[in-house]
Amino acid sequence: MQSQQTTDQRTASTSTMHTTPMEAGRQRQGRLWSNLKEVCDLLHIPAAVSVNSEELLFQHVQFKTGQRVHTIGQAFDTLYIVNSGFLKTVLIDEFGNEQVLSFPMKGDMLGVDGIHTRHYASEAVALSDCDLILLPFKKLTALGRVHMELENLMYGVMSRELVREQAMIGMLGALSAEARVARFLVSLADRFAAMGYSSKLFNLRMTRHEIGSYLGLTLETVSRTLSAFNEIGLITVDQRTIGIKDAEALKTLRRLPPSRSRTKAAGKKAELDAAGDDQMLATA
Amino acid sequence: MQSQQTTDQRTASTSTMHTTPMEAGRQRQGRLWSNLKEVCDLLHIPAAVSVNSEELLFQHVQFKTGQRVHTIGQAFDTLYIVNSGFLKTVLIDEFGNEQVLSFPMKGDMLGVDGIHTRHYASEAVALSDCDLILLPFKKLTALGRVHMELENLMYGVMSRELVREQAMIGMLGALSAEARVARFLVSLADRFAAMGYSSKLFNLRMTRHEIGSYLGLTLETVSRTLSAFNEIGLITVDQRTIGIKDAEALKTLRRLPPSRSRTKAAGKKAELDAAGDDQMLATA
DNA sequence: CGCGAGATTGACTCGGGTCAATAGTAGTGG
DNA sequence: CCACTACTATTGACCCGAGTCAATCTCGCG
Repeated sequence: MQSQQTTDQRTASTSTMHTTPMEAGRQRQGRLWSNLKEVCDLLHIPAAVSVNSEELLFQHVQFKTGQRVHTIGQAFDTLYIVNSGFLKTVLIDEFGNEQVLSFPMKGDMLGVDGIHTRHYASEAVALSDCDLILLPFKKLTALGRVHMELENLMYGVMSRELVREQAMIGMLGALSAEARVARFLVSLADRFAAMGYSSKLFNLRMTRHEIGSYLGLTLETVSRTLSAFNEIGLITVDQRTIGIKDAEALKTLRRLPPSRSRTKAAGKKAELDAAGDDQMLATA
Repeated sequence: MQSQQTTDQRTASTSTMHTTPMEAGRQRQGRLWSNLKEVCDLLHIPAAVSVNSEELLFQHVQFKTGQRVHTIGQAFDTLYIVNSGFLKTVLIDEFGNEQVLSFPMKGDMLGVDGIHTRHYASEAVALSDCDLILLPFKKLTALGRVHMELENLMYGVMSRELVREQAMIGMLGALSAEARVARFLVSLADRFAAMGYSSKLFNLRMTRHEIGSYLGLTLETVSRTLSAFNEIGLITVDQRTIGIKDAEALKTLRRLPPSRSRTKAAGKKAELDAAGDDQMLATA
């Protein structure tokens, strides 16, 4: 299932995306390790790293395309930070269908959902060869009492993840298919930009099926929508290579300003505002 | 907006739901306070409370129906735990539409989404008169270094919240309108049961509109679906009073086992299984 | 007693799911 | 090197679930 165990092309196989050889960490006894500062940088958490935490090292692990980092129900003991590569996290429902929850990439944390029950609640699969940093949870909490920036880091990351999921719920609950796909592309572009890659031309690491699952749509709808965007000139599509042509239009694109869930108070004015530019897309 | 400031009926006004006068906390200098143990009990976190944390007291605050506990963008400084009452948390999108994210009740934590940016990311509104416990975040993290159960408590609660939201995403992404409403009712019933109330007969604290927003549906669809369930004998409906008649059927009710997002491997068998009992509902 | 918010119900429409056929791509093995 | 096979993606035809619009009903509350 989902096996495409390629030979060994950690950074190869992708054309437009040149994974920089090593994002963080140094060799030591044949393995990669990172210190606290690197971890904080990776997470974009401005940790006032007072500590000379050079002795606080975290080990790396590599996963190859298709490998599972953790599965649902597996005993939880460690968190992961993505140093390089692309993954997906999925839920498996009672009928074996999988629901994609997120597409973690550089700087994202994995495994947080395991803390509560001490068993991972989701499954994480590598969509490309990956390099992850291990954060043994026991060790982490122990250190948290000594280095308080670590503790704040944890709270910050978990809260950020929570906000991200809230936004996702909002999107699933309120936006049309086109708007979801459009925002998905924009958010991908933003993330690539944040990682230093091109936000104008990039490769999707996931299938239409996975995108559809993530967005609550079918793969056909995703495909059709991408084709439509291409038609209109908002993007270019060639298989998994996406070129962003009009990011602004994608950002503001909507449809079905759902009269539902409209506050009586705030709604009145918004209704009028929306009426004006109610065409399919509003190019800023 | 959303003002229905009733006089003072903290425990009154609801027929089937008799809010027990005081769930936790004791008087002291004219206000209610709770210690760490009570907080843990409320959160269902089995904190091995070794500490004689009688000096660790957390203050309560009361909110009346319609009042806002915090709003979006407001500076974050404290978390809240619901001791009694019912609330909703909402997101406001760029057009003023509100998207309901959750319906917090006894034992739930509020405000976690504010940690990351130091500003609340959502708005919390009391749907009934409420009694909340204040957890000043600064104080909390400071204490966390002394009492490690507090720290674990925090991680546990945040992780639980994350898992809850994941389940929500899964539901929004994969289930039909009927299935969503059915599961919503079941989850409400379960929560009422956990609080010691009847899980067979209860009052909804929210409008159809709010339910619809929460489930990604219109209020009409919610209303129609409830009527349909009533018709079939799964529940009884009278305005906001809901009687659960066949909890099992509600739990397993689905529709559209979305052929989408079906793993090739696991899917095959599931497909056959599902084919058999593909009627509208499967009564166990 | 009348007003307004909420709930119910019907009629109509359409976005997007379903089914199906075709084509492009990549990895495998002869 | 090329055919074989298995995914993956694209596109069209069809249709149904749920959104939209609108009328009516109910219940509290002033």
